[in-house]
Amino acid sequence: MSNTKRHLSEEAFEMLGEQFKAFSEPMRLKLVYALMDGEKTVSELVEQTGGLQANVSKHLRMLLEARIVERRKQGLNSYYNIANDSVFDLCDLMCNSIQDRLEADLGSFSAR
Amino acid sequence: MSNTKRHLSEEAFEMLGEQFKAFSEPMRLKLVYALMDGEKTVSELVEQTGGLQANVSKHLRMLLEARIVERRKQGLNSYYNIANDSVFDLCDLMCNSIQDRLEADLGSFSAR
DNA sequence: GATATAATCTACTCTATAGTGATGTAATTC
DNA sequence: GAATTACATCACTATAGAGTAGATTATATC
Repeated sequence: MSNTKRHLSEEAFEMLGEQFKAFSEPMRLKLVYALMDGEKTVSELVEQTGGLQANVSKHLRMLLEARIVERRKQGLNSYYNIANDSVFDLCDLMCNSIQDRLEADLGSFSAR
Repeated sequence: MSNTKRHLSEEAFEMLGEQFKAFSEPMRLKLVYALMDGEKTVSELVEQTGGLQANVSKHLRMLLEARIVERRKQGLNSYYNIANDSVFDLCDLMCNSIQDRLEADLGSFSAR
């Protein structure tokens, strides 16, 4: 990766913040992770996340507005899917970062 | 990147969410970006972000607790710095994602 | 057309946190 | 040791959003 520092405007910082915020709730992360297997209906997501249907629907709406997921309606059902592959990289990067830190913390307690 | 789906516990989703949340405020992002040049004092950060000292201090504390930045105290000053290089990759990835989307949106309006 | 089902929307409560001005604290200078 | 400087914290207000229950809309089935 380049890692050159960008010049960001006020609006850019706000867009960035909103995008990060979309990933900041456990329920929304659960939904994103559930969708990593592929397209699913709201009912399936309700079942897999263990959330209430209204709540799941609300979070899906937020994810849709943040364009993290996309929606396809067919008959009675709404099918949701990950909108962009960068979501995979993003979650992977963040998970690795946390994991590295936890491992480093653990290392402080055991002789190396 | 691997992109294999992880199995995450409830606690893992909460940790992930908290980490993302730390990046979800424009002021905190401004601070992170200001620190990309290297270590800075609170006064410098106040000046460069245009925020009030109390607010900057509060956000720095949140970033410190989220372990996104680290602090070094010397004399009257507190010097803050980026704690982990993955921050660079993370911000870069998110910026690119947003930029790609904006370019795609723009493309919808101009013939290709 | 009546009924059932899937999803969304609305209204509400509750909690978290952003921003702000005043105050507190610790190191430094005189 | 009094004043100054740099930063942190407190007290307060305003706002955002998470969760929930119930109403509403749209589609399908009889």
